[in-house]
Amino acid sequence: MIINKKVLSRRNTRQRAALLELLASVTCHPDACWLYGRLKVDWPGMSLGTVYRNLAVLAAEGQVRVLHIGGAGDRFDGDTSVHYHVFCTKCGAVADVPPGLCAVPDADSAVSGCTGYSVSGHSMDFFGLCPECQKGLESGPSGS
Amino acid sequence: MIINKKVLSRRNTRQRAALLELLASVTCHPDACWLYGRLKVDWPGMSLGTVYRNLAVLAAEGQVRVLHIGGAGDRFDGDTSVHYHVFCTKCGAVADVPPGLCAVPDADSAVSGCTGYSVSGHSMDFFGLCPECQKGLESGPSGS
DNA sequence: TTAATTGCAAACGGTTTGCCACGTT
DNA sequence: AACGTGGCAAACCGTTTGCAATTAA
Repeated sequence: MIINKKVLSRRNTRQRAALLELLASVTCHPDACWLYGRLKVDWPGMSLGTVYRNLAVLAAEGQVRVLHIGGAGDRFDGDTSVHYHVFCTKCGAVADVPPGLCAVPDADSAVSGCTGYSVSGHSMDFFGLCPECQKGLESGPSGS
Repeated sequence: MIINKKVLSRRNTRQRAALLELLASVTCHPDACWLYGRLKVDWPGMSLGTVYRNLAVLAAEGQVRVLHIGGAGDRFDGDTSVHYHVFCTKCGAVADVPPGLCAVPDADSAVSGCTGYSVSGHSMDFFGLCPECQKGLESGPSGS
C-alpha cells in the first residue's frame, strides 16, 4: 500500500462510502481481498483496483489505518484512534490491544531527540498465538 | 519473507556465511536486493534466490531480524538484540532507537493477559523524517 | 554417499496502473 | 462541461519455488 498524500479535490462516490462503512462496521482488520469480496456482494461491478485506490485515498486522509504485517498482504483498520495490535503468527488473526495499556508517554519526542528524526508517530505490534491457535497447536501453517 | 521454522539439519555454506557476515558489518538495515548486489561483487555466481533462502533460514534461527516496513520490500537487521526502529517515510531510511529508550516493561505479559493471546514478543516502529529529508522538504517521493 | 544447498528461471501473489467510459460536481 | 473516479486487464515487483547440478558433512 503506497500512500500518495496529494488529494486535490474529492468526490463522494458510492463505492468509497460503501468501503468506509464496511471498514467501520468490522473489527477483524481485513485485507483488501476480503473487503473486495464483501463489497462485491452488494456491488457486483466492484473491482479490486477500486478497493485499493480508495483504501489509499482513505489512508492518506487518515480515515483508515494500514497495518503492515509481513508475509502477507496489508491489513486495514477503520478505527483510527491510537491503539496497538496483536498478531497471531500462526493464522494471521489481528486483535486490538485495549487503549491505555502499554502507553508510552513522550516516546515520540524522546526518539526524536536522540535520533535526529522528526518523529510523527509510532506503532507497536505484539505477536504470538491467538486463543484459537493455542488450542490446536498440532496443526496450522507453522507446523507442529 | 515467509519464515519456515523447520530446520532439520544445517550446512555452513560459504554463501550463508558471507551473507551473515555482511549483515553484521552493516548498520543500514538493507533489503534483499541490496544484499544481493553487495554479495555478487565477491560471489559472481550468487543468486537472489539464495539470498532470500538464507535470509529465511537465518531469520528462523534468530540470527537476523526482519523489519516489515510496508510500501516496499522487507528490511533485514543483523543486530538481534532488543531494540526499536525509526523509519523515514520519505526516503525509506531506517535507524536504530538506542536501547533503553522507550522500554516498556511487562508489556508482553500485560497484552497477553488482556487479549488472550500468548504473546512472545513485540516490535515498536517510529516514523517520521530523517535528518536528510528534513533539510530538503521540497523534493522527494512524498512531494511538497 | 547423501541430502542440504545452490543457481537459474519461471511462477506467484499482492498491488499498481493505463485506458477509456462514467458519474459527481 | 470538466475532471475525479470506476471497471477492467495488463503490468509490476518483491518473493517463492521446481529442478538439476553442487557441495558440505
